[in-house]
Amino acid sequence: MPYDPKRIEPRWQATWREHATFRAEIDPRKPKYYVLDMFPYPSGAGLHVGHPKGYIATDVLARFKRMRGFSVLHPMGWDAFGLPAEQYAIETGTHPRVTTRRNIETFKRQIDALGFSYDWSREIDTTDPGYYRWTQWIFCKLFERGLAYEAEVAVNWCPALGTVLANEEVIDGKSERGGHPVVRLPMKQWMLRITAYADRLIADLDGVDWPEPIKKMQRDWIGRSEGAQLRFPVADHTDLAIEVFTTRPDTLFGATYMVLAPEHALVGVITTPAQRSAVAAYVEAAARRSERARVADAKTKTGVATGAFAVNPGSGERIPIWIADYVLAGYGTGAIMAVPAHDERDFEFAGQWGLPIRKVVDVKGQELPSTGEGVSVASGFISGLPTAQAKRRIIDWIESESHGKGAVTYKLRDWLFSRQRYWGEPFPVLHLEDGSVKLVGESELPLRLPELDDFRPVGDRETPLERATDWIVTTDPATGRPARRDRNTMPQWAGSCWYFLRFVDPRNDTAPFSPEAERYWMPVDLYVGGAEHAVLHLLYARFWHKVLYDLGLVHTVEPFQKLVNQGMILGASYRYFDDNISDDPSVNPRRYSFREVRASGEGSVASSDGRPVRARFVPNDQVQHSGDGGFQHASIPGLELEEVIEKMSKSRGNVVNPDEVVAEFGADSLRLYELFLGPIDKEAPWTTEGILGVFRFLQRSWRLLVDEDAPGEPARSLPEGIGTPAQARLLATTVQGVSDDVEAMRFNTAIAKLMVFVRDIARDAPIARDAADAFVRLLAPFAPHIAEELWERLGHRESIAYAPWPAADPALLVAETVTIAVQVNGKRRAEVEVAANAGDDALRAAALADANVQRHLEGRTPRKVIVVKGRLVNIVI
RNA sequence: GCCCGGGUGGCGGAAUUGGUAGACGCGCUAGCCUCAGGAGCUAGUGAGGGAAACCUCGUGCUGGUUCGAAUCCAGUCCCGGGCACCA
Repeated sequence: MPYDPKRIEPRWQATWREHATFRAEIDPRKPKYYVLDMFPYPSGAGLHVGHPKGYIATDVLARFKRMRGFSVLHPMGWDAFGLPAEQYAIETGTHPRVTTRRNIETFKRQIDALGFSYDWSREIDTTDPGYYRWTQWIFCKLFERGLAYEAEVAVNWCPALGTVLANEEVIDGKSERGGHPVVRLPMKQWMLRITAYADRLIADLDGVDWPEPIKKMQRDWIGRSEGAQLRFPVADHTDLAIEVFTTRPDTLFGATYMVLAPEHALVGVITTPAQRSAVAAYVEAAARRSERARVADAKTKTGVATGAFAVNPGSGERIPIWIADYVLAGYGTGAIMAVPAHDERDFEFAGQWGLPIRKVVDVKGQELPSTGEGVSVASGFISGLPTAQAKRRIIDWIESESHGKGAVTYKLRDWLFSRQRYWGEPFPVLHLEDGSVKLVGESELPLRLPELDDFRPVGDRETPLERATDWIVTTDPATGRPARRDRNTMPQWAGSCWYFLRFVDPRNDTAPFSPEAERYWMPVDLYVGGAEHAVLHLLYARFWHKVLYDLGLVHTVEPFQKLVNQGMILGASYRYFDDNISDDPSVNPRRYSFREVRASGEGSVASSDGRPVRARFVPNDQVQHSGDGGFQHASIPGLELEEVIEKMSKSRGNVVNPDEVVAEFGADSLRLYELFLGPIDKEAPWTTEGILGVFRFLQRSWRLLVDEDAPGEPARSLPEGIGTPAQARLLATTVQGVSDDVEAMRFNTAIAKLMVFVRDIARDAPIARDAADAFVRLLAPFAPHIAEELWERLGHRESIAYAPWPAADPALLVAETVTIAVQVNGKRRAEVEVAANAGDDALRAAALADANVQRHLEGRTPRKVIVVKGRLVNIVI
């Protein structure tokens, strides 16, 4: 029987399911290994081949660790609250619960077909009241500790999405999802005090094994800066002072003016009558100016003088107070002392408005503006001090003179935690008539979402939950007094902030998880997911985990010991351009190939007449090779197409559905191919031809052990033992190499080594039984279905899932002879075969004896001979 | 603008971290097998020269260090990602 994945794979998947092969058990006799994928949002579109790449990698590790004797926790679940299901509900009236359930079914079916070793008995769905009960419970803990509070804050309101967004979800004034415009509005919102953990979120990064760039992004996001807070008295206003934050208090004597953000509270108070109209106009213009426009011309710094003056507490000078939008209202105190000599922005601004520039730090080799460290000059009592000392001295002075104090500020803001949506966790709180807020009792959790049949927001800036009147209006069970429920829900991040903890004990209904399970399984040993979660999800989850640590509920400060970001799988799409910008179906568009088009501003234009054009993506079945290596349209003659390799997406028509790949080549081939493509953390393009290579490898592996033409024969009859010395050595190096590669997640080279084994093992003699046994075990983590099948055919009764991983005989890893390269003046001239333990003299002799080497020496005596044992000999003449 | 990655055959990628560049795979070429094959098997495949033995060149570019550089250093050019007036 030939290799037939369609017969093998469903059979073994069913066997694993029936025997609960992958159920994770707490086993104190075994070391544990917790390997986790970032759980997906089950979208309606289903999976494409890019999604499972990380899941394949973690599955290989999970299976490998099981065979190495670890008790492995490898779970999967669904991050199922979120906007798309709600949007779909608004459009169609289908309840998000229905959509969510359907999507989960599709995802689960697709994932299951790939033969992953998940413990499905631990499946989690964040929308399950049995789960979000504990999400609400954790919120209560946050509230009790003063880490959740309501505040009237200027929020990012997105009219198109009908909700507020966290700062992190807004990019260039547009929503991260969908790119809709966002406006700033004051609203009462739930906030989480993540800033209280800022220092620990930075410090504890040192202890985790994460990619350095990700750590750096988190540190930058938190944006800690040390310096001083300083008060500058406003001249002629005895009771007013402007608070500023600076990281360079040592430059105080060089502060020649001040700048307030246009939104600063003092602007209206201190502006002189003469400047009032100019200032008012500027403030209004700044408020209207979009984020994008402000960033776009960051080069020119606009501003206007208030007419007021402040007193520099260092020099005692009167310095003018300006307003300008290059000072951000939201950072520090919304005001700065401007030191044009030592800050590029202040330097530009001063140059533009003719403000004085005073050098107070001598920085070697730098002209003004010099922002580096140096030695203070013209700065009174700190003159002559190097920057670090000058900072300390002046902070001491500031504090003793009560001008301010040493201070630390962060870029990180408190986390805006409420959304004006339906499909999320309700807040477990009651709003009482006196304006106070109290938690609902723990016994009343979960506070379930009320049923609705209309999911649209009510009016402007209101929430869909407003429609559930008899849910909103309630009484406080403790006092019987009237109360209202919160009309907001939690953001999608909430459920993913702690799901990795629920997995350790997912059916517990008296606690979020038991201390025993947490102590055994946590922390996550390996966490794999996309780099797009580098900041948000990982920062939020770490924050919650630290709060739980402070509550004594978890025993490690960090949840994820090792983090790996898998690279994307890219798809090829093919495009041309046309001038039908408005997508009008009635016009007959003029078409252009990519050669007739150039980029211009936001879009593309035809090179010939400069008219705007739009890219059109062609379905793959309409793409033909055009002989010269290019591509052309199948049904529009002469239309040249451009190949674009990019992220798979529906709109590009470049998605590859794993179902089709599995149907044609099987799950084992898909798994092997995605790993074989290259390093796990790099992106790589998918090609349909490429998968043939790994499919052939599996066929060869099959034929190595199964005689296809012998019906009824489960496997070839193999000689006992380990085979010839050469075979034994090949096995040993393969075992060693594959083991090392898997441990280091170098899956591509591990597979290459398995291919070499299959190619060479039966070259001179049939493969021996022990070698076959070992090979199938090496193959098992990568291609588990074919491995189970072969394992059974080799006569084993138990699943290969827990068969012990083979060990390499160290004696066999040392080759008897080695091939040494011989160089003359650094150029390779020969290879000689010598005994592996040959000494330097023997190597030298062997090298000099070679005919080609002698030819290049041309009778000259070597000046120097460099011998590298086991590698090469270099003869220098 | 700043900060990270990364530039190796026609393509995806290897290279024990300073020691035979191109493992493995795709594609391509030739042969075998086959009624047939987008199947299978065998061999070849960086470029140029040469019947061959071999020779020259070759890891984005320009220099440098070294017996020896894809790997280290300096400069420079591209590509991808992140941040973007954070005081």
